[in-house]
Amino acid sequence: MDRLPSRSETLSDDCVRHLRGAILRGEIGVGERLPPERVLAERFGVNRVTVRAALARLASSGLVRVRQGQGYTVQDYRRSGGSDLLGVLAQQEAGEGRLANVVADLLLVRRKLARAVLERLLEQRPDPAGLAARTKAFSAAVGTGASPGELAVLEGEILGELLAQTRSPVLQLCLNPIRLVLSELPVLVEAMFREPERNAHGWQLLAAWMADPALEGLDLMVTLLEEQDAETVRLVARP
Amino acid sequence: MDRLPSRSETLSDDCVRHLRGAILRGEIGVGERLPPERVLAERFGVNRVTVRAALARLASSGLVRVRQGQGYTVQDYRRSGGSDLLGVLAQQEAGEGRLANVVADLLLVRRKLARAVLERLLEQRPDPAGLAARTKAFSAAVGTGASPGELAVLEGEILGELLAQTRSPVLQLCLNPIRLVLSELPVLVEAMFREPERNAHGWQLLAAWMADPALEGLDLMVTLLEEQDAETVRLVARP
DNA sequence: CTTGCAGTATTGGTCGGACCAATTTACCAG
DNA sequence: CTGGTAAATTGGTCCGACCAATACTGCAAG
Repeated sequence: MDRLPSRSETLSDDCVRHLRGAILRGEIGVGERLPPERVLAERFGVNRVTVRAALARLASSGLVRVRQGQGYTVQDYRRSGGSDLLGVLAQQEAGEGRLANVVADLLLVRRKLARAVLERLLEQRPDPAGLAARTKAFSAAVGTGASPGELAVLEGEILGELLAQTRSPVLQLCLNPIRLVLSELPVLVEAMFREPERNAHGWQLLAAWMADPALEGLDLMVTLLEEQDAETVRLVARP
Repeated sequence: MDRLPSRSETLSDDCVRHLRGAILRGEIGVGERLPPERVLAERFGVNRVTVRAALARLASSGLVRVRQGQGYTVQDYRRSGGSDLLGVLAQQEAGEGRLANVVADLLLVRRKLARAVLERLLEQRPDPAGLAARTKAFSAAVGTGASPGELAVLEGEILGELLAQTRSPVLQLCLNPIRLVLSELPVLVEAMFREPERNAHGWQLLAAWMADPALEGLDLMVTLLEEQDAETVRLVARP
């Protein structure tokens, strides 16, 4: 909890990173209090409003709780934190060699919710056109040897289209943080598109299913996803 | 987008509520820009620092994006929003008579992830003691005719214990926002504990399963959850 | 008429100091 | 030891100013 080294976009970004790191590493401990704003400001060499902006962000993500006259107390992020902490959590665990565990769980959640999405689409007769166009774009990109990063973007659009068709803001909001953190881990993106033809095949299967949705195909696709995810986890664990 | 009426905890809370409402109601439109900080501050009758704090919170929940010299642009929260928006979304939809849809989806997500939690526990031989104590407390409370609110707290502790035993921060972070918003909707809490003996029975079943985990019982409990959730949704839809 | 580039205006980011309000702590009278 | 009041602590807000990144304007060159 000393001065700021990093120097990124804005000063309060640095403060956020610094404080968040200290909390996630357990340097402050759940239930303990942060130093007062004025002390932090002096220690970081920034103005009080700057450190206040940082603290406000920590509070809104559930890492600390603030009350006037009482200061900032560290919360147990595993109990009170929102899923926008998934990103920093992954970063944290990655630094301690436990990235594979986090990735496995992230993919698990995605799979479970993906099944919910498909079941929802099954109920309401989706429009296959929008999806077909995007899966074709994906296959084309695979054909021209696009980079994992580019493929991730295209796959993101496919998922976005699926989610939009469910017309369920709840499912969208729940999956957004997952999608975001998955796309932000370069190691993982690399692993997910090691054999891009396989991904393309999966999406074509899905597009075909969307044209004529039935319950059986659904199970098939989910198990396909499971195998793919398992392979990804293996790659992340032993690159 | 006029002056502030509500007057809650802090001034910037009011600003957040006001701006967030305007955005969620679509009064500003995705891609459009918010008025500059200085204008908002004057219009709300508060200092620029105060409105800045509010805007920072909107930005951190993915409702707006900010760049220096360029102002604040409204984002599509269904694409970029985190699950900490579930609360305000539910509030919003409730006002328009679509609460039942949101509740149904929230329960759906919870069920899907609950299954993941149970499967995880199945793998790693959980400790049934901690859970048994809490389920007993729940049953006792039911016996003494506790209020739905109190039962919700106890049930929250049971879920918390289950989640803690998975040792998966990812699952915890994903379920936290769901749990939070579910417990914050009084109508829903009321509906969930209309027949508390039923809930108590479900938890006893779970406690028994934890003592000797097996794959079959898992399916039984999930279908039980499904029935219970369906009944809850019915009650919320037609109180 | 279009294009390229300075200069200016706009807008968010930070600063310093000041005061208010809620809470905690210290201290003194009983 | 108890109770309550005064002081210190700490977050919330305000004011006015300046810095830095971006957008806009208008002139000059092609």
